[in-house]
Order: sequence, then structure tokens, then C-alpha cells
Amino acid sequence: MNKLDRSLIVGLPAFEGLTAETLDVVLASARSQRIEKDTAVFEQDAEANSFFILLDGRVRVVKLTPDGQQVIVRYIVPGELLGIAQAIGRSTYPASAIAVTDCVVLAWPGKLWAEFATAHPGFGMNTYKTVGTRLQDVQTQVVEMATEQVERRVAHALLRLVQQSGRKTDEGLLIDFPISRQDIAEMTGTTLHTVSRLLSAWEEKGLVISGRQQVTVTQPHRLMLLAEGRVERD
Amino acid sequence: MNKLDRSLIVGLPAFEGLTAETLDVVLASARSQRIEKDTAVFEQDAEANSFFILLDGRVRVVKLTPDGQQVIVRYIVPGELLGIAQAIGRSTYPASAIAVTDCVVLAWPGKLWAEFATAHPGFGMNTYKTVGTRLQDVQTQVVEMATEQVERRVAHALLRLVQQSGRKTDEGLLIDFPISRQDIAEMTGTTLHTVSRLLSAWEEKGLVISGRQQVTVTQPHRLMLLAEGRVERD
DNA sequence: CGAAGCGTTGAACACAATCAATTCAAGTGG
DNA sequence: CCACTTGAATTGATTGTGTTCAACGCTTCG
Repeated sequence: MNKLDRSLIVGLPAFEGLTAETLDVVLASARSQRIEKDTAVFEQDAEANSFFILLDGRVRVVKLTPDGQQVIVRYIVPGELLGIAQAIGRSTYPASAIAVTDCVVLAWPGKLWAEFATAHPGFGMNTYKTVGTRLQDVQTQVVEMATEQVERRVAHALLRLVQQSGRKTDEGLLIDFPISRQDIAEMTGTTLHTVSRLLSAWEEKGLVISGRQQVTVTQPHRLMLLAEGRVERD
Repeated sequence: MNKLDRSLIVGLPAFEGLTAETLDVVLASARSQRIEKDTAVFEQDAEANSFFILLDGRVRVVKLTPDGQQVIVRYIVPGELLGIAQAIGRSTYPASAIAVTDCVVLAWPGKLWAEFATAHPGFGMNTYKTVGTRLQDVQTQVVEMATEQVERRVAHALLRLVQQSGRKTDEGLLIDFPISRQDIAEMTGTTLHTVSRLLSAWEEKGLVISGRQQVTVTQPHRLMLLAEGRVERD
């Protein structure tokens, strides 16, 4: 295995405030790994043997219900931690993580997490902060699902995706990884049919341009108004 | 202010593994406080000046949407932490906490949290573990809301309440604090009307006995079947 | 005793799910 | 390069669950 370069992780929030030496120590036990598109980084309920940082690509975190339905919990972008079951006191992964595009991750043995956290308090702090952020994210999602109807939920979901992964093109903000109506449906607790209809309607109105596994938001502001319910529902 | 007795908090998960001396140190800066029924422990968006442990009573954690709708995020039972904004890196409370019954809490100045966490790593660990647990709770709630229809969601909510706060009576398991249809509606993202109809129907079938601000589950097993969708839908 | 809050119930409606049929786009292999 | 396969998307028709609107009964409490 090649020695990994420090520059890979310097500047990532998870390692903020750590000394160069510590970074090297941490990297020494890391293993870099390629994950092919549509394959799993880890599977729900499997032993949590590793935790990861995504260096490149996009990962979808998915929960599977007993009766086989899927819910997309969140998308992971480069620089984010994933599979930190240890940090929340679990020995198995609570969800599956699937590569949406070809990905590169750094992987550490799960047992090292506790070591890192105690030896480098800053690291522990940082990961806890991400857990805290995610708790808040999920809670706002609950509020949305409880109070908003489908159209606004889908609008919110799109806006979040754009914010996380929007790439500016001449038409607008493109969500720069493949995403299907089905995916959006699984994020918002609806059906691909309803999502399809909504996107078609929005395309009519000039808010978005969408194609096969691809969505561009052309008028974020108007979509925002729609998401907030201060509308314009024709 | 009277000196607080160590026995108040010994045995609570949040302080598990701490020495008697540490407990005394921690208690020295705590302030015991009575909260009258229907008043706030803290308010959403207010400066997070304190964090708390609930010693007695029940607290409802509520999120308010911009347009005035409420969502009940969770209920707190004695022994649990609340208002730990600091632990998730916030300076304001993300939700309001309302006493459902008369309550007793211990309160600490918010700034002390970081001190405690570094001085007594065990304390930090424990609170992070509760944050982790809550993250998981909320995530399963999202999955429920995305995949299950109202009847099953309400059934799940009742079962959770019974598990948390069930008191055995000769009729079954009573949720031992006042809870209205409106409350259940705000937990499950539906309306009080629908909840009312469901409870009436379940009472017909002998699953529950419900009255004014009070619910008793008489046949938890059958309610469970209903919640899991392996039914029996009349 | 009157008022306010909680709960029940009926009727009508609407949003979105479900069912179903096609069209469209992107590979894959002969 | 074209036929074929497969998965994604669109669109129409229908159904049903749950909301909305409305009126009323029952408690509790001041």
C-alpha cells in the first residue's frame, strides 16, 4: 500500500484543528479504496468494521424497511464522514451506503475510532459536531414531512440537492450526479409518478429543466417561493 | 441555595461511570428548579443559556414552523438530558420544551458543558451517546413517515409512548401523563380528527380505552400487529 | 352556571396513490 | 449498424385515504 498524502485530508472539517503530525498518524492507518458506481460502501445491519471519509464521488445513504421499501436518508458529498456507527454507539450500520458515481474513500478500522477520539479530542469533537448537524437536518425533515404537502417537500428536496451539489451551467444549477424520479420519491416519501408530474409541471413554468436522471434548477428563487408556500400555485 | 444531594443523579445514564467526587463537583454548579405544568423549560430560538436534566415529570419537545404549525419531536422522561444545544454545536435552542406535568429539573449554565465534557470524558461520551440515540430515533421516524400510512404511524406512536411511560393498571398500560388527540396528531403528522376516529375504532375493537387526555392500551400485542402492518385491518 | 377546551361524528372534497398503457433513451450484442 | 433489451419517464383514468368544514355533546373549571 502506498503512503497516503497529507494533502488528501488537510482542510476537511473532520480534521480541522489537528496538527500535521497527527494527520500523518491518522493517515498511517487509513486505507484508500475505490468504490464502483452502484456498489455498496457498506450494508445495513452488517458489522461496522470500518468508518469512512468520502474523497470523491457521491454516496446515497439508504434505509430499507422490513417489507422492502427504501428511504433515502441523505446524500454524502466529498469531505464528509460516513459509516460512523461507532460514534453513535452502534456495532452495526444503521443504513446502507451506495455509490451513486464511482467513488474514492478512505477507510479506517472501526476500533480505531475510539482511539482517535480520545487521543485527539479535536477529532472527536468534529465528528460529534457532524452527528449534531445531522440530527438537526433529520429533525427539520420530520417537521417538513409532518406539515408540508408533497409539492413543497419535493421542492425543498431539490433545493437541498442543489445547495449540496449544484454545478453552475448556462441553463441554471445542475444537480451534478445521476438522480431519478424514483430517487426523489424515496427522499420525499412519495411516488415516482407524482414526482414526474411535478417536474413536468415545473418545466412548463420554466422553473426546472429535467431529463433522464438529471435535473437542472433554472429559477431557484421561484422554486424557493414555492417550497416556502408563499405561492404562485398557478 | 441548598446543597443538592448526590443521590439525585447517581445512577442516571448521563453520569454513569463518574466518581462520587466528580458528581459532587458537577452538582455544585447545578441549580434545582421547579417548572409548573404548561410552562416552558426553554423556548425555541432563545439563547441556549442552560442545559438540563429532568428529575421528575414529563416534558414535551416541540418545533414550531414559520407558519405556526407545531410538531412534537419527542417526550422527555425523568433521567434524560434536555436542552443540550451545546453538545450539537448550537448557541440557540432548536426547539421549545414544555412541561406536560409539574416538573423538577436540574439546570447548569450552558458554558459549563464544554468544561464538563473535557474534564470528565465519561460525561461527554454519555451525552454524545444520547445524541446518537436520538439521531437514530428520528431517522426511524422519517422512515415511518415516508413509508407507512396514518393508521400504522399512530399505532407506532402509541406503542412508543407506552414503552416510555406506560404504567400498568388493571385495564392495561396507561400512558401516565395527559395527552390529547391533538398531541398525538402533532406527533404523527395528521389531524386530531383522524386520530379521534382511529382511537374510536380501536376502542370498538378492544385494543385501547381512551378518554379525555388519557389513553390506555389494553392489548399491546394486537396493536403491535397493526403497527407492523401484519393485519387484521377489521 | 356559563365559558372554554376536548372530543366525537357526519358529509364533501382533494390530493396523491394506484393501476395501466405508452413513449423515450441508453446500452448490448449479433 | 440495427434489433433488442432494459430501465426511466410520461400521462391518463380511477380510487381511496385522510383532510377539511361544520355542528354538536361532554367535561372541567372558574
